Amino acid sequence: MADRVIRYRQIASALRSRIEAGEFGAGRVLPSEAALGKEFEVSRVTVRKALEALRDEGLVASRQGFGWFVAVDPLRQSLGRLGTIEAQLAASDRVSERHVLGFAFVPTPAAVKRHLDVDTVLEVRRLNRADGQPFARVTVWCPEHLGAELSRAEVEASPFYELLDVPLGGASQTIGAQAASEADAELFDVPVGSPVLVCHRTTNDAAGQPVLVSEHVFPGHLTEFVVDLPHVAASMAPSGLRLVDPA
Amino acid sequence: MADRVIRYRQIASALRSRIEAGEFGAGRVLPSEAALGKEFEVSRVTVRKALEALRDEGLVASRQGFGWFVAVDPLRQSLGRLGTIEAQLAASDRVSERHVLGFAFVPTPAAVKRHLDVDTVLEVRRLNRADGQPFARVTVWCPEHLGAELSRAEVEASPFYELLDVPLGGASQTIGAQAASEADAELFDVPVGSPVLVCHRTTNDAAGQPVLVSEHVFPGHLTEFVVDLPHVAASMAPSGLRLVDPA
DNA sequence: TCTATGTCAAGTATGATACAAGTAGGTCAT
DNA sequence: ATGACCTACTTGTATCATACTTGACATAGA
Repeated sequence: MADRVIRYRQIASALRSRIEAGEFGAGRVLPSEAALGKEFEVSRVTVRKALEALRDEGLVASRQGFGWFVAVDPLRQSLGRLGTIEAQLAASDRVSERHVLGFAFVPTPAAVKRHLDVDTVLEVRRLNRADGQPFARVTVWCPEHLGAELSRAEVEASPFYELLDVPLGGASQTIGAQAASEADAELFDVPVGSPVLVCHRTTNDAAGQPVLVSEHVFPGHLTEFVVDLPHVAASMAPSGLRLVDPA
Repeated sequence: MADRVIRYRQIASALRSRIEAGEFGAGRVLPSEAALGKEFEVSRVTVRKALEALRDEGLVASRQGFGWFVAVDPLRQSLGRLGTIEAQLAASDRVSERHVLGFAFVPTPAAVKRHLDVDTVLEVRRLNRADGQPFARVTVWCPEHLGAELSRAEVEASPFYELLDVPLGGASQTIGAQAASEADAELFDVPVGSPVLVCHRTTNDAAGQPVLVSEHVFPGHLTEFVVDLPHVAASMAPSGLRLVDPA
């Protein structure tokens, strides 16, 4: 007896190989349902079922009136194919948690005031864990008028960026190596003085005005930055390195 | 099969390459929308969509009645507007020196062999100083056949990239924080175990094949990385951070 | 249940055109 | 030389039209 062939599964499989082979570049658009139907000599409905199966796998996505396209994280593209730590955590089946250490309106610290010209800021201190292991301590300062509507529970549940009612633009950050303070050493369960990666970031709104200042501390033995550079700089030193003003 | 092409994306891509190739110098004006439309044989609307996409990337900007112009130095832009350390040194009137610590053909170290599949490599170890103060130790490994024509004197006098007779493409690097080894502590005149920034980089040729592997070590109290992100990531964590495999 | 065919609605890309508004450069009277 | 004015060209914005796409559904055959 001949095996019953489910055509749309066959087509889904064929498309899957072609997508994974990179035949349709990242972000590029697949042929239309009609064109695919013609190529495989099946109806549009069948092509659709195949594509919808691939969508369930997260391989492709569609927009009405536009077409089907290979699903990629567009952000990675524009940042030089950088992965976010959340994606890595999700991919490796590790459990990610956020714990709020502090949530208070405070007089603007001097270091923050250089970027945010307000007198009072909301200071949120959080600890991030992966599988229970602390891997990041983050402090975010945001102007009082922006933080007024935020609650401690919201901050614990959602990324900060999603909570703000302000369209964000670019950001600028520095990455340095420092010795772990006593408090951080305890948080990360490492000896005092261990190397930690410290990032200072200012995030701007769409108009370029700073709206968020944050400090990120990562234990050096657990974390590193990855940067893909599309072009090579005319320098042997890694791009972006600069000497710290020894002030 | 030819996949579908969204024309304005194609045009944006074409313009991006031309801008990054420096065809339109920084600050110079691009051809008018009408002229570009004629060149690509599309309507002004389509050209506009392409240009607006590039504007979203921060690559170009426009003024009404004036025209479109390259927003910033395109090479740096594509790297995230990073400055090189040489430029900073030159700007601050500091004297930069290179000192070659080692120059030898050696059996390929295991860590290097993962990227360069050759048995023998040229290993060059250098110390960089700014105003006499050591601020970087760099080790470069390059395949024997590329390093055969290099002399110790050349390496001391010129940046590595200028000496190689190979067109270079992109690079990938990691940035991490580690504790200074005994040797590095002595070089940088810091206590053993002080935090240092460590970069591992593989540089590819134009075809994407790795041709150089290098390690860069910087004392943490003297150096930091600066990254300007044109867009903000949907994550509070700095882009590119990843957890180190605790192997 | 899978497939083929058809139909309609809604969304998108593109083109053609028009007009408002800003800029650069020239002309001309003073 | 200077200021007023005009002109040509630019981007910004808004129409309308067309062709093509997905989304959703109905109907029918195997």
